[in-house]
This record gives sequence, C-alpha cells and structure tokens, in this order.
Amino acid sequence: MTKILIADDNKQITSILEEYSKKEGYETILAYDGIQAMELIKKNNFDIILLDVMMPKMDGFEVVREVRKESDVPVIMITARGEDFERIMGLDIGADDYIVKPFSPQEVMARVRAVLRRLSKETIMQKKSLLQIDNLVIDIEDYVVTIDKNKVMLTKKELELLWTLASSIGKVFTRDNLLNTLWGYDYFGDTRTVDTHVKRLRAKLNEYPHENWDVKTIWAVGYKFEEKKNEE
Amino acid sequence: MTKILIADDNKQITSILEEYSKKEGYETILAYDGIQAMELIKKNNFDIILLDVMMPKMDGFEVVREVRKESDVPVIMITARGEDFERIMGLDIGADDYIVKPFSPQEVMARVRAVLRRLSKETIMQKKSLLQIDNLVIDIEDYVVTIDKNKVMLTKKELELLWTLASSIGKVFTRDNLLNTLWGYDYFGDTRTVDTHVKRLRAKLNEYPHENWDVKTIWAVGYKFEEKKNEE
DNA sequence: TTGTAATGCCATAAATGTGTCACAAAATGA
DNA sequence: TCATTTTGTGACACATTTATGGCATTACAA
Repeated sequence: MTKILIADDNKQITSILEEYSKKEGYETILAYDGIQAMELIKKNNFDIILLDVMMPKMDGFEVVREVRKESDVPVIMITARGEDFERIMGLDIGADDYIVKPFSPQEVMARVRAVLRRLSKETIMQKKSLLQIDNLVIDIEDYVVTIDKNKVMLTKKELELLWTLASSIGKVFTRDNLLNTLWGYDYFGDTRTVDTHVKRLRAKLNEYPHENWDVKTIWAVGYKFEEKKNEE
Repeated sequence: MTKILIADDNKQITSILEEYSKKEGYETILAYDGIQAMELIKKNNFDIILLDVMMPKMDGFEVVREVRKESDVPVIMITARGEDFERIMGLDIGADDYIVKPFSPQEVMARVRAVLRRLSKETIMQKKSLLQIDNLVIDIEDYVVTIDKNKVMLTKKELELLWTLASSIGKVFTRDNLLNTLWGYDYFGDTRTVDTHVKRLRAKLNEYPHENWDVKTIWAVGYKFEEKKNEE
C-alpha cells in the first residue's frame, strides 16, 4: 500500500489533501512542521512525501536536505512563490517535482501519480531527473535537452517551460497557470509574455523533426504538450 | 562478484548505502567504526571500500593509512566538511575519490562505478588516480595536469575545480555546489569567487588546444565540464 | 622574516536573456 | 464573407548574469 506523508502548517491544506489521498487509496500521515515531518520520516517508510517549503521550526528545504542524506524517497515540494526551478528540482535540493500555490487538489494528486509512475520505471535506469518522450529527452541534471541526440540549446526559462508542459502530457495550461508556475504567483507581468517564450521554444524545437509530439495551442485557452500516440 | 565495505557509524547511512549496493549486485559488508573496518579488511578481499572520515575508535584517515601499507584497494572517503582536497586525494592519504555530505545514494553509487571502471582500465597501466579525457590527463597523485603531454601549471584550487567538474562529465554544478565541495559547506564567501577561479582555470587550459572538451557556462545556473562526443 | 605565488573580492565591461509592444496572421462565429 | 478575438512574430529596450582586470590579503617556501 502506498504510504504518503503530507507536511504543511496549514491544516486546511493538509486536510483536503488527506481526503484526496485516501480517496486515491493511499495510507496518509500528516505533519504540521518540519521537525515533526523529520520524525515521522525516520519512523516510517514513505513511498512519497509532499512538503511545503514554508513550515515552522524547519523549512521544507532543510527537511529534504536531511532526508536526502539517507534516502531517496520521492519528494514533491509545495512552494508559495516561483522559487528557482533548478534550486528545487535539480542541483541543490533534488526534489522530484514541485507545485506552486495556489493549486487544485486534483493537480497535486496527478503530480503524485506521475512521480510514482516515473520512479517505478526508473529503478531500472540509473538516472533520475530524466524525462523522455519519444525522441525528446530532458535531462535536468545535465541541463540538456536533446531531440534524437541533437542538442537543443534552450535558455533557463525555455527549459522550465518545456519541462512544465512535458511533465503533464496532454494537460492544458492557461497562460495564467504558466505565469503562476514559472514566474510565481506574485508576478505581475503581461500574460502575453508566455506567448513569446512559447514562440522561442518552438523555434528551437523545430530545428529538429518531431512527428510524435508538439507544443500545441489550445485556442482561447492556453498551451499543452501533445503526444501523438504511435499507430503501432 | 564485486565485494564492497561500507564503514560509517551512522546506521541509517550504512543501511541505505547497503540497499543501493545490493541493488547494484555487490556483495555488501558493513562496519560501524574504524577498528571493525580494519578487522574486516584484513579478513576479506574487498574490491572497493567506502569510508566515513569521522568514525569512533579509529577515524577514516587512520584506516586508509593502515590499509595503504599493504594494499591498493580503491577507497572512497566520505567527509562532512570540505577537508583539504589534497589531503584526502593526494599523497598523504591516497584515496581514490571523495564525497562531501550531504549526498544522495545515487551520487555515491555513481562514484563507486566510476572508480571501479577507472581502476579496471588501469590494471594494465601502473598509475592509479589518473583521469583521462581525450587529450587531457589529470594525475592526482603527482598533482599534474597535461594536455597532449604539455604540462599545465595549475594551482591547488584550479586543480580541484577541474577535477571536480571533470570527474562528473556533463553534470552541471551551481556555484553553491562548487563552493560546498571545494571550500566546505561551512564556508561563507562570495559566490562570485568561483567565477574568478573558472576564469583562471580557463586561461591556463586555453594555452593548449582542446577541441573535444571544455569548461562550459550554463547561463543562470552554473558550470559544467562538457565533452563533445567525437563523430568517430 | 621576506619575497613570491595563490587566493578572494570587487568594480566594470561584455554577453546573454527577458519582457513588452505593435502589428501581422490565423481562428472563430454570425 | 466580415468583424472580432486570439495568437504569432520581430524588434527593441532593459535586466540579469558572466567575464575580466586589478588590488588587497593570505599562505607558503626560502
């Protein structure tokens, strides 16, 4: 049975996530600050951990750092603002995904499922932080994106954008969603900025052929990463 | 079958490393202090040894010194702080690699594989602690770096920096990563200092041609050692 | 101790990335 | 089809990040 730890000092958040986790069939345990989370982690053997960044006594970053010394449980960080992508995902912290508030519980559960699915595949492969879709490979650790082994030179924002879209294949993101996830919810900028980044990303991706996937526009809604299922 | 000794007084660390080692297919033996480690080393014929520096009864340094009197087993040291690179890697101690806490188990296993791979090539050659990438050779033992047989005069920090980057080809290191690994995690200095050392290192490396590799900047992230795969 | 090399820090220059806008192009629906 | 809405694109200003040279301090060897 999948065992999940939900750590957040906001009880409304933990209780709604608890409800959804139980609906999902997970064994759910709650913590309300970092110290408590650490204690529970030491005693239990969780399959996945949901960690709020801002918690009393010990913040989420510290908790992951502690956890990572000894274990490799998948961790999803919940952050109130657009913290630096690479800080959370990659090099410094080593979380498996991150979610920006405000979020919907469904979204969180989708991420949890995605991480668990991805991880179960990766026990065979060595590398984590590797997202592979058809001939597209996104490697967070090396900060490299390739299409059929061809290196695509993306900037940080472009990589974040691609990673965000591609890690939820098929899901439509509104411009506000993306602004919220990539720039933080307290960012007040032009919505159309997203368009510009999509344009730049597409230009670079189109340097190489990719028949089975694309960044698609959903008219009057937003963008999504689409994978065309092969007709095998 | 590869036989590995894991010596650390923290049982959580040994047990997680044991788990990963077994997953890797190694025969795994554990020790919880230096004396115990020594006894096991005398009785067994290990292929590789993981040694925590801070252990009760006999610290990691002493253990290696003892071991080195009689054997040449590859040793990877685990240190909590940025101990002097040359002390661990160089003439005094003669370890084959070192890892700074906190680490992820994958990272450790990657290092283990790397050391074993390197060593297996070196049985023919006499030298150990030799890192070779295309026309670049880093000799930790003699503290010498050459490009096409041309000696490159690097300072201590420059060598450490190069070695750190080059022994994880492709991996991006943030400035904080490097500060942590090279200066110790308790060092509070200017992040930009890393830039300066990269500058000096590059200047010296560029005295000689190297088409197939370079120290590359990942904008807004950090640095990495990049090897351009030859189109053989 | 003294001289020399190494190191760390800073200011400034250079390089690169990002956000905004105006207008063109495309999609939608009557 | 046309009017309207939405998206795509190129240009440009400006923000951010990195490279560089110089200088002060420290470490080290003679």
